[in-house]
Amino acid sequence: MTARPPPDTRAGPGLGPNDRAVLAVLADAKGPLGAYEVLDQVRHHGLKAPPQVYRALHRLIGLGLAHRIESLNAFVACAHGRHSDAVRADRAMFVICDRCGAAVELDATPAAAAAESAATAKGFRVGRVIVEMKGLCAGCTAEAPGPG
Amino acid sequence: MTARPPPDTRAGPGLGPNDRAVLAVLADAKGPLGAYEVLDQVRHHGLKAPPQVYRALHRLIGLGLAHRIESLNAFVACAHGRHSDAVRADRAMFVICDRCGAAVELDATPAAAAAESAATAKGFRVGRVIVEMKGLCAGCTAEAPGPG
DNA sequence: GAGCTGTCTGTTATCTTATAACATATCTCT
DNA sequence: AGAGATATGTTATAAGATAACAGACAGCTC
Ligand SMILES: [Zn+2]
Ligand SMILES: [Zn+2]
Ligand SMILES: [Zn+2]
Ligand SMILES: [Zn+2]
Repeated sequence: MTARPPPDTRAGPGLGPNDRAVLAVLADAKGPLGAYEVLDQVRHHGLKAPPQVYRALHRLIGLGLAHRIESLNAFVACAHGRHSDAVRADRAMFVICDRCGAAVELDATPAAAAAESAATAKGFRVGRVIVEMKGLCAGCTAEAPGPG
Repeated sequence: MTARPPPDTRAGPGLGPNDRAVLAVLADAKGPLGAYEVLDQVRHHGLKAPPQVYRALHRLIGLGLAHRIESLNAFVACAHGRHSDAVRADRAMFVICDRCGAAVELDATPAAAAAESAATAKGFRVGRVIVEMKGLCAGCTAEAPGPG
């Protein structure tokens, strides 16, 4: 236990090489990636097996550097670089385009507050709030058929 | 193999026997069930393979009789029996107890409206809105350690 | 009745997603 | 060096979901 004197040879804050390889892949990606897609992209870094990727993903998520999109079973780098206490990781929400697959991270605080108030009225103590929307992004809305 | 339940006892509108067997299992369950847990419960109805269960689940969800909980990869019967245009199935939200597994269905309309307004401000056209909360139910909050 | 069509169903095989379990390496402090 | 913690590598398997094809059945046309 004690403290965590950070080894100064590390570029990231307590991130191991696997973590940084996975984060780099997510940050480069144009959209959410499945864990096995990440794995394909980090093979040239020496990673070979799913647990290595999942462990890195879990750490990154815990640090507020990446997010899991539940409705896609996929992962993205945080759009803000990282989350802090001020910008809570568990108050991020995503809008996902069904057509091009783009995922945009937005602040869920107002929606989460509304959801949380309904939940606390039922006696629940709320931890993580998941808000995800499926639809069409601006670009795809212009190209796709629609009402009107 | 040979025993076929006679279809004249149909209660549901356009539901096949598989659909009703799956729905009955979900309705009886005390919490969300994975598709393979459902399968175990409907084997005595003659269902044997995953596609039969998944097909029934997809139909039930399409009819507003059941919901998928994305963060659990699990399914529940709709708490209202069914959804209509007035009570939209894509505006249901769930609160899930991390300790006892209970899932409570609530109306997501206020939260969804807040989320949707943030999305439309970015040019998105929103379809389905997913809101799920993880935390502790009233009963488990009383038993679990907490701040204060 | 024969033939077509569409829906629902049964069955096999396979694919995708995720973790358990165990072994090995590294680092830190004593 | 030795003990304890953290990070990694590796194998195997669990859990979730679908593709693809085959058979059954109702409704319709001729
Ligand atoms: Zn973020
Ligand atoms: Zn798009
Ligand atoms: Zn419902
Ligand atoms: Zn509980």
